[in-house]
Amino acid sequence: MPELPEVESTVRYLQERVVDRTIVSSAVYWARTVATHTPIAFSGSVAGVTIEAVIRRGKFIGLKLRGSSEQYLFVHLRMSGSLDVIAAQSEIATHDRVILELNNGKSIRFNDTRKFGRMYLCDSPEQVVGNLGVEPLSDDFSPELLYAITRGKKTCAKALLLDQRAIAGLGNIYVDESLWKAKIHPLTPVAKLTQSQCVALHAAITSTLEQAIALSGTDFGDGVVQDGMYSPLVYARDDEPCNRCGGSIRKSRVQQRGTHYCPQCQRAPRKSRRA
DNA sequence: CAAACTCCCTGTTAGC
DNA sequence: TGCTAACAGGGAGTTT
Repeated sequence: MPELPEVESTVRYLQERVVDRTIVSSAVYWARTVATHTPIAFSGSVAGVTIEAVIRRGKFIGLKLRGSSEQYLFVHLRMSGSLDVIAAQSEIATHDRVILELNNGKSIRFNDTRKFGRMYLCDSPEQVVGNLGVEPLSDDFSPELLYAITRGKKTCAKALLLDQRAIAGLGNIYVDESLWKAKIHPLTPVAKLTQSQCVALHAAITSTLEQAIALSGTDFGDGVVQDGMYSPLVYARDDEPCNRCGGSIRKSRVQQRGTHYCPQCQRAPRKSRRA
């Protein structure tokens, strides 16, 4: 499940391999993967364009393209997507959805088992990433900003951190990890978070992401391990002892998402419902 | 308007 | 053991 750290790793991987390369042809094997175009229109539009740069915004990977005009090809890996650069003559893999052939004998393979991943070809970045919130690893993201974001909202901590319009790039795993580090219960109403809690949460988010990036992503035991592996402290560790207090980690559902936390370290808000 | 729910997908796992 | 049903989940779209 790629989140910001895994996406960042992919961006760095691509930067070393596809910048200044030209797309000579493409093939779309699952039409819905390309959200903005029909397969034919897409293939016609990307043929002949050169990849000027690879950027990341939240969990989106952006290829800046230069052809007859400037365009962007954004890729969202969602649950199971991955991008690899391999020899153009390599066989098509089982779950390859889109292949972009480059002018150096290589090709970009967008492989996506669950078909949730998407590509968006557009004229300006705003069309795809315009509604995203602050980049959590940018200088703009501060404890003060986090505190400000929490004011006047009626959602709980977990829901806010999952909301890409608030902070861009966190997913279910790193949200659970960050809340545990900050000792904040997932159901805590964000309007009740104190300034000091926001300081702790800010530090938890940035340190968790930086740590995971340094390790090139997270190992989920699904065989899709990258270079290193970040070992979750609470995620998918229900019924295991908490690394901090020894309490038993609990799994519940918040926002329809599996949610892992330590009931001892992360005290429940007073009038909480089931957790 | 903001919050909550539905749906898209397939590999894996729980349960009978 | 073999089968089916439940589960996992990001975000677009829809409903409340």
